[in-house]
Amino acid sequence: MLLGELRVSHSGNCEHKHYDAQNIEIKWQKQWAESGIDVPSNDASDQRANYYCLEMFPYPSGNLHMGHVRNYCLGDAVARYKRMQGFNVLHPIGWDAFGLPAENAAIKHKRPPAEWTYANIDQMRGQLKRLGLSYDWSREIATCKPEYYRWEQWMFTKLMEKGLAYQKEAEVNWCDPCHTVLANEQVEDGACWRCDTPVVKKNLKQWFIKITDYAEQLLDDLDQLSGWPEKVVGMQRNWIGKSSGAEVSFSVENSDEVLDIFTTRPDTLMGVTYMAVAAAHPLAVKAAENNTELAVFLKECSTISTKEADVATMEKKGMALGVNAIHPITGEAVPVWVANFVLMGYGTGAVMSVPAHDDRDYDFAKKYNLNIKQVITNAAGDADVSEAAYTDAGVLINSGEFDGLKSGKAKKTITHWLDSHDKGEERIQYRLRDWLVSRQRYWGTPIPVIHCDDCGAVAVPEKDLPVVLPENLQPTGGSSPLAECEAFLNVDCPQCGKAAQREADTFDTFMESSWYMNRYISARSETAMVDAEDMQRWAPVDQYIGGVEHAVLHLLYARFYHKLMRDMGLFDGEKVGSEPFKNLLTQGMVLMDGTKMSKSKGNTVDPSAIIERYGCDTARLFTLFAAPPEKDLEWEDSGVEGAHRFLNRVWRLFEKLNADAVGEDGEKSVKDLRRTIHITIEKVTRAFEHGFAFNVAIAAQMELANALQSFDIQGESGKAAFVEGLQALVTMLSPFVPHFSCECGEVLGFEKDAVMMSWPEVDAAALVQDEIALVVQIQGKKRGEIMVSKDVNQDDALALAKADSAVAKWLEGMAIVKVILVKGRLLNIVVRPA
RNA sequence: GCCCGGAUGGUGAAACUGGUAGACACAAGGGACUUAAAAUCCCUCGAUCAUUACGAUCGUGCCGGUUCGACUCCGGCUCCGGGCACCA
Repeated sequence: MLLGELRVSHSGNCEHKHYDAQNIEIKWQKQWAESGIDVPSNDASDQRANYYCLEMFPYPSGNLHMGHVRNYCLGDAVARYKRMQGFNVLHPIGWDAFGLPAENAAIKHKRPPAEWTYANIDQMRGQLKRLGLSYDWSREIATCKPEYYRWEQWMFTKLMEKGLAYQKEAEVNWCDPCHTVLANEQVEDGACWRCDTPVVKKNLKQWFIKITDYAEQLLDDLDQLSGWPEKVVGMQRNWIGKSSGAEVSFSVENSDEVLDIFTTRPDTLMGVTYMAVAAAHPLAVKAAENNTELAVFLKECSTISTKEADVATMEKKGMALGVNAIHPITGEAVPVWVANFVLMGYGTGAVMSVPAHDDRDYDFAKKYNLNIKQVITNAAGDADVSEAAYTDAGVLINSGEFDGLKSGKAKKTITHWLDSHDKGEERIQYRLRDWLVSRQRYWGTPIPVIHCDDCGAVAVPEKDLPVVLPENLQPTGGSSPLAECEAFLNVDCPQCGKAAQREADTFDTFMESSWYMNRYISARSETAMVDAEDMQRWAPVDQYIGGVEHAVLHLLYARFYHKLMRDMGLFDGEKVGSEPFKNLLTQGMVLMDGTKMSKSKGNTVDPSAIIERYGCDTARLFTLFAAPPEKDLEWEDSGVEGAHRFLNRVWRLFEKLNADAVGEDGEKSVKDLRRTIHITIEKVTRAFEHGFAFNVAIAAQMELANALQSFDIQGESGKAAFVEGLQALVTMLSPFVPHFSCECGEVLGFEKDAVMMSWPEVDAAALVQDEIALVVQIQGKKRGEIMVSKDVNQDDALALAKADSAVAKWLEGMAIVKVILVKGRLLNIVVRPA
């Protein structure tokens, strides 16, 4: 062993019961920054496999909070482990720097949001560095910089060319306090996701991106995401909300108009007894023109739907329009009603009502005394609709030529009938709507469009990009200062040269965060959004880590954007793949007293205070040890103390090196210790490979530390085994507590910094034991333990078990029925009274 | 209503493909060292019964099943958390 070279410089001050976290950490952070060990090689000749580890980038809100700390410590542990495993690791960081809080702060402090943002970035960068996170800072990006958002603008103009970005007047969600529109995804329970104010419906001209064109792909490709939590995949599937059915055209009696509806149950078409349309439906609006009672009702509907938070419990109300629709098959006239539960924004804003087979239609029909016609029955033919709707699939009755068909078959047959008579067709309907990307805000990426009276909305030509956001404007609340900034707004039309106006809206900040993972790969490119070769080398992200709160919003948009970039030819989709994140880890929240830490509740812990008191290694160790990564973590001061105690205990293990290697070799104990060492390597490695169970990995290392502590060093071989154990421990601790490990590694005379060492390998020979303790069970209950050779056969084991007094007394008066030997584990004896 | 999770000591949790339930920690209690404290070290720590030892019985939300053997698999529930929802 390398005992000869071992310089135990540590020994001189062994009265130091505590290690000096502050000095050690600063020392190593300086050293790492100088040696550039966190910068991956971008050299094609590098033989190592590449690995891209990414954590969700922070919004520069001012200070790091514990949620950040947890997120970044998890990512750092992964990145460091992979490096030690021999991967060439890309681990970048940056700032999601546009957004509303900067504007709010600007109003409060009467300084432009840029100042606040850049100051916060500086502050938080310092905090991240103090945590000793192994980022490649040379790739740092801030989304509010023109060199970043110019590519987003470029992309948007390309999407306009392709018809994937468009402007339209639409009923949108408006938040008054935030003074802007919101995407559907940003409305939670009818309220703004940021300020929790109920949103108002407004008709406004806005920019959209056609995410619905990608609905099917976004859904299909979910199957590729086996490395994602099922929960997140399910949430996305739910959000996209695919339903298959048919679109059916009803004609309107005494009119040229057509009433189109979507249904998932064309098999119940023959049971239609009335129609229901939304209050905003053209047919309803027209009918109300000379019906004041109806007009009043429509108005009531439009106000209620936005005010009422709990829409689901709202009373179902309706009113007849006095108009009839003609059934496409029977030609019968059925009344058209307006109903407050029909949504204008989904499907066609109209539904066919089959009260016999739909709960909601049933209630409505009962309330307003409308006909109920049963057209489906069960296998036994006795389904009853006198008390409630029969909503299951079944067999058709009262359906003329379709009688006797089963629901599944009937759906196809009826849809086909409609199609061939030009009265309908098969149809897939998604819940997902197009992504509303314009915001009436200042602190965001300017939308690269110029409005010309003659040419309309013209995309800013590539040569004129970026459209730079003036950073010196002062928001005062109310509308965006950009909308009043003449110097920004007044330009010539790029097409005709006439005086024109720039678009004053900016992009939703989710635009920036939708492609940053790919930008890191070519972070400094001035010639392209991403470099195709670099993309091939690094994308997709191997491991993405962040909060589950982004399960729909950010993760859906990023998946979408990746596909857009692929289809734009920015990289080879065959080689890079269609999904941006291969594996996803959604970490739990950091709680205090059972609730999420938040300033308003006053239950926060300042990371800087913890670092100052214990050092960042302790903070890192605690956040990783206290709970499995995906679970919520309850902050416990005593737990932090415990983590710190552990590090000091390891520190003190070095005192044992000072003892001279005297006495006889203890062959048995050396073998046992070496076995423990290699079992630990096995356990820790498995924990890393198996869902990043860092809590388990650390527990195993604590066990090893305990074994080393109680190990009685005897003889040269004893000392060698002890040193081997220390080396393994220090090496394996380094992804968690890198500074501490490096310092310990130096004491141990490592040839490299501990964080650059190779991950230890299991010595299979050390695991082998000649004698094992075999558990003896009677009827599956543990009754004793016997020492046997590792290869013991069943007969010998049974003989030894019978000879064991603890076991023997359970065998008295019993006949052995069956014996099961599980090699290396146990012997189970099945008996019955003799 | 639909879709996902989850339920193990006082607490956070562990248990790889069914094989010694509670590793590792926190808290608590006791002890050693100390003039004292801090720090450190040692012991106890699922429940019940028993005891001079040895021990025994029960125990992973509830009920049932499969198995030599179930925290783990199957069927049926209960409760808790998360997501979606007058979605046609």
